[in-house]
Amino acid sequence: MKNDLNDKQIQILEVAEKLFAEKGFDGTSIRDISKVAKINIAMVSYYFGSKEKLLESLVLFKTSGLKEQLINLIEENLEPVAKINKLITLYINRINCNRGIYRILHFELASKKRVLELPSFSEIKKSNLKSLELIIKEGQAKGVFRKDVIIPLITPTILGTYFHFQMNKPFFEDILNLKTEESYNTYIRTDLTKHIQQTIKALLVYEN
Amino acid sequence: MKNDLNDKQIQILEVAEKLFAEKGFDGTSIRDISKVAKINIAMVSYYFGSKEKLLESLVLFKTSGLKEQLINLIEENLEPVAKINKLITLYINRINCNRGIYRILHFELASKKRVLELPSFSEIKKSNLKSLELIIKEGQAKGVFRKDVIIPLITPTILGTYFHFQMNKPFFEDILNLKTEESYNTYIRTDLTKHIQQTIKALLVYEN
Amino acid sequence: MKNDLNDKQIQILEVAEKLFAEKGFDGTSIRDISKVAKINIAMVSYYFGSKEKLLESLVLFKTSGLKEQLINLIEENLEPVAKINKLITLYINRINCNRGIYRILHFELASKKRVLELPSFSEIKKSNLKSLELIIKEGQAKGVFRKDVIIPLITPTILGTYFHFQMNKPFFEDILNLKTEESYNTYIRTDLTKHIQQTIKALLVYEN
Amino acid sequence: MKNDLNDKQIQILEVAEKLFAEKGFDGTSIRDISKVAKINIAMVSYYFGSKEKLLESLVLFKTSGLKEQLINLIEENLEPVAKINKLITLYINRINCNRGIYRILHFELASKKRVLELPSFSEIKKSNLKSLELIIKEGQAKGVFRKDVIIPLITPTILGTYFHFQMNKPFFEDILNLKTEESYNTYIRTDLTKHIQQTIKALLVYEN
DNA sequence: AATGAATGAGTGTTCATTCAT
DNA sequence: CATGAATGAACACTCATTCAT
Repeated sequence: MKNDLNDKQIQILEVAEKLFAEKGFDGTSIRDISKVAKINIAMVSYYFGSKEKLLESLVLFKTSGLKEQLINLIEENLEPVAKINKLITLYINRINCNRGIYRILHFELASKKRVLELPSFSEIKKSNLKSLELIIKEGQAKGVFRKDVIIPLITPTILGTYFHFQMNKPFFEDILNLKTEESYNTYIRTDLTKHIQQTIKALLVYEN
Repeated sequence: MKNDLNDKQIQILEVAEKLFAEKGFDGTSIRDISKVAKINIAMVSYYFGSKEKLLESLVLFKTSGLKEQLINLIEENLEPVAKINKLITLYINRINCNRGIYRILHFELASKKRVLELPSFSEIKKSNLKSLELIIKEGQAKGVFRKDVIIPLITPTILGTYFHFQMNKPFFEDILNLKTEESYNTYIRTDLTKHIQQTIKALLVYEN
Repeated sequence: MKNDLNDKQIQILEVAEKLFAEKGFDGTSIRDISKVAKINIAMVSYYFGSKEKLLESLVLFKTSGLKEQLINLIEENLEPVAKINKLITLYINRINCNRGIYRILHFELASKKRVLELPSFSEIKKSNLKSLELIIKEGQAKGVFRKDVIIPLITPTILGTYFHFQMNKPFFEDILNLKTEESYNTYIRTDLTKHIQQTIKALLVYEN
Repeated sequence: MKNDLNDKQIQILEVAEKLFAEKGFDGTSIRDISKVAKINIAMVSYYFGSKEKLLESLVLFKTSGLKEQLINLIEENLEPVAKINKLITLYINRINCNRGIYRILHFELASKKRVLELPSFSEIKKSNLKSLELIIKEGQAKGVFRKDVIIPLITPTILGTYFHFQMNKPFFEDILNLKTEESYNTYIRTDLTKHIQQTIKALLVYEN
């Protein structure tokens, strides 16, 4: 699959992301996609080869660029806590903007059944972990962060908190009285992000 | 749906849980279930009405009992931190034992598409939140916990961390060198649980 | 696939034989079959598993019984030439009655592409060849038949002549002025059969 | 359809012949052809109008020239049996070299479904039959051949024997222990041809 | 003259569900 | 009460062909 996608391909990918996010991969038929995208059913197979290949293209299309952002962040001259906070903001923002694909990425692709030809996907995760490690070790070197933290478990806490919130959207809309889509998104960008930052800071800084 | 299920119904539910967890709700056909459970295809519709109703029954069947455990915990005479730690252990254990159903509960059911007739499900969550609130407020009253924490966001951090770890099982097996199913589960019960406890404690206790 | 087929299954097989014979295997869709047989499209897959398996069932269904007829023939007390003539008559009759399936058997199945799970099919051929061999060797022992004939090439001459005639039906209807279906079939039973008998007799008896 | 085909058209025809012979007409898609011939999918429709018209062109392309060979043969000064033998050799060689197209010609085109615009095809057959008739009548006039033979049934015996052998290639490779492609083809050129010649000679010469 | 893009119709198959027994 | 038989709808995908360029 070439990287340069035409308008219709991008349109299909956008629709696919939306529907996959809403109804899951298996729950979305290419008929659904073609109907919403107002294209011929055959187009999906024609452009992407198959439904699975469409998913692969979608993942590649949406996940490019994060690595560069992380590398830029690492090289910034910031205090450790500020850097971690910025990393969290970056993560949440990025994922929240592409929530569809990230939902698929973390739940559809994680299942045993799906064996996508995405060796790169695991690489992305490892690369992200590496970036996080660099930042934390920098903070540890500066004496700001505790040294006995298990770094690979930081990401689950950051992303897990976000995803759990997102997956239980109706519940939290109810509980937190977030009546509009806007107020819900604002809550994520402000309060939820702050909560995660606070949590991670506490975990990294607080001595038991 | 009656609460008293016969052996065959339970057998179906067990198989359904396993397969739903492995392949998702849409990815599992009732043929798959009937084949593994060695029962007639029509049995599922016969006993549960439909595939969706089967899922509902499964959820109800597997989620009963948690509330009682929580109430018992609240009434125990423990230090706030110990109580929270015990709550986390209880959560993780319980969910880890029923990971199949919880995976469905949190990801399948969360989608817009699925509109299960499960008002009780939201009730369960609210009740759980109430229990957590009681414990935390008790700790705040005792001057142990900070007062500016957003309680509804604690659960996402606890459960989200766990789920994110679980959903990326192959990745963490690789990263943490957990080669056997046993070592993986042990890691959850020890290190991951400890990480979550540490995180929540830090969040609740550490003053910014 | 069980040998005891119900009425609808037999009906499907009859229709399938007709259509496969007319339009070939690939040229016939299961929709065609279901339409002509006035059954639901899903029935074919339901009863036979797949289109290919339907073909297998068809072959097995239609080719049973020939072996017994051959064995009976061998044991009859007839002059060698009479026995060969009877064998030819039996072959032609049998194949002419099941021309549909035999056409498929000899042309569809012969292609490289089709790899049916029909080890039995090759066995049938070998068994038939064995029977022919017995009859010819009997004639050779009685000093009636030449001894330098290549027995495996007899069947191609018998069946090949019939099939070539049958495959070029429109041509021979034109050439031989066979205007009705009946006169065409009569020609096969009389003149064509006699031609083949005469040919084989000449081949087996005439000394170069 | 013009008779003067360019290189690309010939290339397409060659590939089409190969694939049609291997997988049948319906079993071969123009995608297959375009892929193997390394040309654009649209080329087939562009050059030949349609898949069916491609088949027509293929037939015309490959069957030209036989008539001339036959006329030359008739005018040769040979003994009747030698002439028939040479005719058989010529037939077998020619068909064996173009087995792909002849297979299609005799089996695909013979079906009711296919209504090719090939009046010429029937003409070719009639012309060939005429040539055969001339040779046989010459032999009868010389008192070498029997007079009660049905001439139109000679061709089915010659070609039918060959085709039946060819269509059951795997069976005869097994039975006759012909392990290589070369030994198989040699067998056709020598033993099978001799068998057919012997058969026809016996039929034409032997008095009942 | 040649082709990449696109399409509607059709492919075999599987789906969850119903129903007569 | 339980189930084998049956079904219409939907599934992902491939087909031969068309058409603007």
